[in-house]
Amino acid sequence: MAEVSAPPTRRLEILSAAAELFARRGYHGVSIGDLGRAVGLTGPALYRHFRGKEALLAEMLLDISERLLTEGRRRVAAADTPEVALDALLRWHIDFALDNPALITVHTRELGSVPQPERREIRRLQRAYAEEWVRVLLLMHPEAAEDRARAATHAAFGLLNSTPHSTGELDRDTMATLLHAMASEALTGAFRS
Amino acid sequence: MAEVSAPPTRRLEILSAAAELFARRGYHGVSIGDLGRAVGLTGPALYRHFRGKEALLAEMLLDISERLLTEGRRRVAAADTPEVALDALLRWHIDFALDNPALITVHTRELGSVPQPERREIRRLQRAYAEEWVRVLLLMHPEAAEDRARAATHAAFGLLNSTPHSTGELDRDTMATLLHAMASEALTGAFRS
DNA sequence: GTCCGATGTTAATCAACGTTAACAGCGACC
DNA sequence: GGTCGCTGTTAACGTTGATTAACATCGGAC
Repeated sequence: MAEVSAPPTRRLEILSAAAELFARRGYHGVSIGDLGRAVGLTGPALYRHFRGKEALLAEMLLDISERLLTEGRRRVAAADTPEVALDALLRWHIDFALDNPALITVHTRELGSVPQPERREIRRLQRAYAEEWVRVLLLMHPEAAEDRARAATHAAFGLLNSTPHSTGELDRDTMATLLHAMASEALTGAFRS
Repeated sequence: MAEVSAPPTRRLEILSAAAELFARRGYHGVSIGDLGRAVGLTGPALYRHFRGKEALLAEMLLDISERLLTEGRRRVAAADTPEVALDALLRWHIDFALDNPALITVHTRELGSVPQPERREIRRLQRAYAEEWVRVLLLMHPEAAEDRARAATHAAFGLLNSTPHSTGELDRDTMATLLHAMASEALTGAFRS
């Protein structure tokens, strides 16, 4: 009764396992057989859930991009000042990256493996998400050039998205606080001089 | 007379083209045929220069790791204070990343595609390079935990290595200065509180 | 109780890939 | 001027991979 539509639990299970494998070995380094085996099926069974390997990747990246953008926009809209907005964006991105290291890894690496036209759509979403950051930064530094704000944003993403490569020596809260501090300072430093 | 040994220009040409392709499409996304074509040869011609595709990748990553470590160590040894050492490391890494965006990309992504035992050796070199940074940071902040210094180092790497993804809107000098400022501030902020 | 759609399986197809074999040109050195 | 090593080529081989076909099971709707 609570479930209005069919529970596509298998799809999600596959997507989750695929994210893990793609993050570890790269899209081309993982076969359909590997993906099936990871969820206790044979390779061809995946075609009951996805149109093909590329479609699976496309759906995964599309979902990530949409989640990042939607919640990012929501938080910016809810903020009263650019400073608060930036803080909210930082917390959102850090939470997402710490909760979904595999997704972040795939998201930053495998765009090139997605076929058109999904590729274009994903790029659009990624850019829109980045532009939220740029917009906030420009509100905080009205005299700054857009170019600089964009470059600073990408550098901050690089810093935040490095989490998966830090072999979890710090506990989650400490790591979140550290990343927040470092990215904050970096983004401030980007507009001094 | 100036050339003591044979000039292996073809090898370097291939390695350079391979770096570009691996960075763009990933190791598994590039075929031997692609690599040959990129330097005006057929696929099998590559076997005159490398034992195979994996050996080519291994040599590439090994070379990068060695260059980073050697010059990093040199600069740290030449510095009188940790502050000067950190500045020197930052400049070195930024120069390397801006001059060799493809190499940096492959270096951070494709370790997993290198077979043992080269993989272990590359990891060792990468770790040793990171430890140079950690050592300098701990000299600057003797009270800090090693874990934190290591995590901060990896985050800084993420920031610096993001260059290839910033679609070169800023000119090189501006970008170098921006990255230096952001990474400096980030690494300082990592040890406040 | 039957039918059917959803979800699996195994077997088959076809292309692509890494690698090796067999052969050719060519320039250096005796 | 002949030989040889270096660096190419094309053809062939064996494997793997994505995808499709043909067939099985099973649970719920009528």
